[in-house]
Amino acid sequence: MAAEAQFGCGGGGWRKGPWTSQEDALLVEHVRQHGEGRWNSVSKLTGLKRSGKSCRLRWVNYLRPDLKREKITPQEESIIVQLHALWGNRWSTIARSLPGRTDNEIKNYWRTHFKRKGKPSKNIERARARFLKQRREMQSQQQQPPPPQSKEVVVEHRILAQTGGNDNDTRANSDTCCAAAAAAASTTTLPGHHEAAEEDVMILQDAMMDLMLCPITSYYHHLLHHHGAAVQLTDGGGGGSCCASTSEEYGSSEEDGATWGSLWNLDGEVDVDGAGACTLW
DNA sequence: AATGTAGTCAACCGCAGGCAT
DNA sequence: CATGCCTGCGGTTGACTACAT
Repeated sequence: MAAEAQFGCGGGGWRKGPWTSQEDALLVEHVRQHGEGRWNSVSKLTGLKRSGKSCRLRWVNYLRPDLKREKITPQEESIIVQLHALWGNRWSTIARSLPGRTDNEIKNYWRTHFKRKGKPSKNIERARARFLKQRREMQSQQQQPPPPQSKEVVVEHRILAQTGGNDNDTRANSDTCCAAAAAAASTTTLPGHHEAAEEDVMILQDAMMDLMLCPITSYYHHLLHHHGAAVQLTDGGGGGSCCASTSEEYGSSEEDGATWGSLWNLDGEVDVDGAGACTLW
């Protein structure tokens, strides 16, 4: 079947479907000459039978020279998970924290790796295994006399200690505590802050006081505030808790709640009852 | 080897916000 | 102020590929 027949022009006369290398070349040349933007003029100037939207999408998601072509690394995955807990489905916002990654890429990654219904995927199992391993390492280090350790580990230990990083701690509010645990217990590598400075230790100690009341938002707020990062943390709205403790605010659904449960209730101990209580390791 | 299923990714669609007129 | 256009965003779809049965 000819591509033109399958992906022929739409109602507006625009071609749809996969881009050809010729079309790519035309678009790249156009951007080289005129820069990004004014996408609707691309078809007039280049003869491309593509809508402005289609051109923009093709450029942003595929042709941009600064795009990373390799797979998303565990470090990036970690950032995605944490930022999603913070910002919800604001893919473009998350993408800005991951140079070379597009919102579409991150969205797809999230959907395929963390948003599956039913049984967890292999990827999610791998993520769990990785996290479990990380946790065990941290716990074993915690039990040993304090060896020279990285600042990041110090940070993690403090977080774990103060967020109830033991096997018997129970907290109310499943979403909040799970998300906070996710953010706090995993290696903290915020975009642009890949190494926890000594300052961060102090900041985090400070933040942990708030964390008991408002885990994830205060934690990130302190880190980001002290580093001058531009971030908006939405207040839960007059109703009391400053945390986006409900799934709505995180842009997540019940489904997401299940995802978080499966992701972070690594011992299978989350017991979300009507009151929303959950048990963390 | 054939078939079914799951995973991945590129692309489209509809909507909303910003801006110029 | 109202309107229309442009751009960007998030959700969804569909084709292709890899893997399992």
